[in-house]
Amino acid sequence: MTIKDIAEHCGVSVSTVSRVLNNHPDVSDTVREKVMKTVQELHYVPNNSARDLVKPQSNTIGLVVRGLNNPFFSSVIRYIEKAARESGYTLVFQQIASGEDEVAAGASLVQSKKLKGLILLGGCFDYSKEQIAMLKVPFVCCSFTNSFGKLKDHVYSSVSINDQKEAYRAVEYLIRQGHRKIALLLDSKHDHSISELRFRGYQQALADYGIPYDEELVQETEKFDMEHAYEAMRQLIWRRDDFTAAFVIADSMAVAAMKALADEGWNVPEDCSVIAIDGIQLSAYTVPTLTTLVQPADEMGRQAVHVLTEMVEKKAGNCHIELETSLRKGGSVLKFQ
Amino acid sequence: MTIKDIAEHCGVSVSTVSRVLNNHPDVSDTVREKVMKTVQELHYVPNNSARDLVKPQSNTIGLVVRGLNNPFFSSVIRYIEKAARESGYTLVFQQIASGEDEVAAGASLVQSKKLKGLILLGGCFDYSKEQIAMLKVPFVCCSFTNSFGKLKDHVYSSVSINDQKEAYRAVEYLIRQGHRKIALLLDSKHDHSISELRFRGYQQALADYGIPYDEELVQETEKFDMEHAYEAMRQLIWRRDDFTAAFVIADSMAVAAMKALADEGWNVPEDCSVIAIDGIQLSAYTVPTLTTLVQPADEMGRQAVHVLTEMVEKKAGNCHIELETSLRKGGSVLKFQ
DNA sequence: TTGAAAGCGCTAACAT
DNA sequence: ATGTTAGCGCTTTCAA
Repeated sequence: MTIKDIAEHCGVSVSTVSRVLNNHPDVSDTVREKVMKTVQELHYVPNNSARDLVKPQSNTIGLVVRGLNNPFFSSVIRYIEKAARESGYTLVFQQIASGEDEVAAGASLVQSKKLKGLILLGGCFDYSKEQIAMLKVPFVCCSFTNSFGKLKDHVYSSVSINDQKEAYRAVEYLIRQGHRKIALLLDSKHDHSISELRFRGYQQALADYGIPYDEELVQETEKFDMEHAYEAMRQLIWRRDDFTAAFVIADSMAVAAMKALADEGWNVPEDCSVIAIDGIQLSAYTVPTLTTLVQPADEMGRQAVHVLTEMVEKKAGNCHIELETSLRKGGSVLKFQ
Repeated sequence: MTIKDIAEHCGVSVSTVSRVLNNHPDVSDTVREKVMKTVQELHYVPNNSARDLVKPQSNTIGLVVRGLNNPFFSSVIRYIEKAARESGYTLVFQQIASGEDEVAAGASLVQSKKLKGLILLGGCFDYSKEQIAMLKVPFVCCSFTNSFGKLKDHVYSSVSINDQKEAYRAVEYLIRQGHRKIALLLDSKHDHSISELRFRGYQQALADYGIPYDEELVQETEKFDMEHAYEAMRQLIWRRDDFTAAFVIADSMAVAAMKALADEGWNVPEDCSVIAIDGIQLSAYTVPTLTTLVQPADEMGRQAVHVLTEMVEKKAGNCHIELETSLRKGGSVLKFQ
C-alpha cells in the first residue's frame, strides 16, 4: 500500500496525493476529499523511511536518559513522550549507563535516525564546545544546565530548576524551623553535577545564617541509589547523633534515609527532620509524608519539548528556562525547640 | 557523509562498501580493512531511513505502554530498552491512555515506522482475531496474556506471571499466618484485566481454605492509582474494622493503603498485615517494609525482547513464558494469634 | 571478488 | 490545479 496505489485508485498523480497528505494548499477540494477518503478506506499509512529519506530531516526527536533509576525521571519521561506525541513528533529513546558519554550516544542517534533534535535528561554539566559540535541538531538539557562547562548560553538550551537556589531554600526552611545541626546526604560533593550544586546551596544557606560548616555532617553516598543512600545514612548515624535535621538531595534517597533512621531507632521527625527535593508521588505516601520541594515534572517535560520544537521549526533560538519548585509540606519536618 | 563518500575515499564502489557494512563474506580482507578504517575516520554512520526504505523492514521494534503511572512498569521498560539495544534493535516507544486501543496504536506505529515487532506492556486481555490481524508483525504481550479473549495460544506470544496463581499464593501466605478476615484492594473485579485475575486467585484461596467469601471486604479503587488506593482503603476502614490482613494487588497501591491505615490510626502490621504483588524498589524502604511477591522485572523485560527477536528472526515461533515471583518478606505481615 | 545499475516510497522542482 | 520526473542513500541482483 503506497502512495501510488492511492493515486491510481483516485485517478490522480502521486504528487497530488502527496500534496494532500502534506496539507499543501493548491489542491482542489474535490480531489482532496476523494484522496482523503481513499486513504481512510485503504488504511494507508505513509512510509516514514521514504519520507525521511527525501526530507532533509525526519519528524523524530531523541531522548537520551542518564540515570533511569531515578524515579523522578520516570515521570519526566512520561511528560516528554506525551508532549512530543501531541506535537506530532515521534520519540526514540535511549538510556545510558552513568559511565557513558551521552553526547556521543546522542550524536550517533541523531545521525543514524536523522533526528531533528535531542533532549538530554540528566546529563553532565561540563560539555565542551567540541562535544557540542558533534551534535549538529538543536538540543535541550532537561533537568540540568551546563553549570560547570564553558558553554555560552546561546549555544544550547536548558529547562531545569536552579539547583543551588532550591537547595538553599530547603536548608533555609530547616533553619527557620529552628534547626542548626543540619546533616546533608548527597551523591558526591564534587561530581560536577546536581549533587555539587545542591551542596553549594547547602553551604551558602549555612553561611548566610551564621551556622558553621561541619564537614562531618555531610555524607556522600557515592552512587545515586536507594541502597547506597540507606547505607550512607546509617554510617552518618554511627558517626554522629547530634543533628536534628537532614537535607537529602533527592526524594528517593530521602525515603531510603528515613528508613535507615527508623531502623536505627530514630523517629522522624521527632529525632530528625528530613527534607528533600523532587516530589515523586511515592514520597507523599511514606509514613511520615516526606516534606519536599516539588519539581514540576509535567512542566519540565512539556517545556523541554516545546523549547526543542521551537528551535527545530526555527521559530525561536536557544533559551534557558528556570522552573521553580513548590514546597510540599509533609510530616517529616518538625520545629526544633 | 554517505556511502558514496566512503566509496570514493577508498577507490571502490558503493556496493563494496555496502557489503563491508553488512558483513557480507565475499570481500577481500584488504578492502574490508580499508573501508572499515575510512568509516571510522570519517565518522560515517549509515542513514537508517535509506536502509529501511530498501529493506523490507527496519531494525526497530516498538513498545506500546498502557498505564505508565505504574512504577513497576518503569523498571520493566528500562530492561526492555536495555535488552533491545543490546540485541541491536532500536526502540520506539509510545504510551497510551487507559481508554485508548493499544492494538490500533501499535498497528499504525508498525506501518509508519516499519517495525519488525511490537511489545505491548500492560494491555487488554481480550483481543480478537480481527484486531490481531491488523498488527501484521510478531508481538509479545508483556506482563499479561490474552486470558479473556479467544485467541489461540499459537497466534501470539506472552511473557508474564500467572496472576491468578500468584494472587493465590499471596492470600495463602496470609492464611498460613493465621489470618481469616482478609481484605482485598483491587482496581476492579470485572475489568478483564490483571485485577480480575488476581481477584479470582483471592477467591480461590479463600475457598480452598474454607474461608467464606465476604463481599464487603473487597474494595475496588476504580482507578489504578495511589490516590484512589488511599481513598479506597479509608472507605474500607470506615465500613469494616474487623479484618486483620489485606492483600493489595500492586505495590504502589499497597504503599498508599498502608499510609491510609496509618493515618486512620491503624498500625501495620499489628492491626493489619499487608501483602502485595510487584516488588518495586521503593516498597522495600517503607516503614514497615512491604511484604510482597516480587515480579522479576529484569527477566520479564529481557524475555519479552528475546521472544520477540527470536520470532522476528524466524528462529522460533510464538511462545508463552510464565515467570514466577519470589516472596520478599518485609515487616508488613504478622502472624495472627 | 568487485562494479554497474535498478529501485525501495516519497517529495519537490519544474512543466503544463 | 495537476502531472512528470529526478533524486534522497542504500541494498541487491546481475554481469564481469
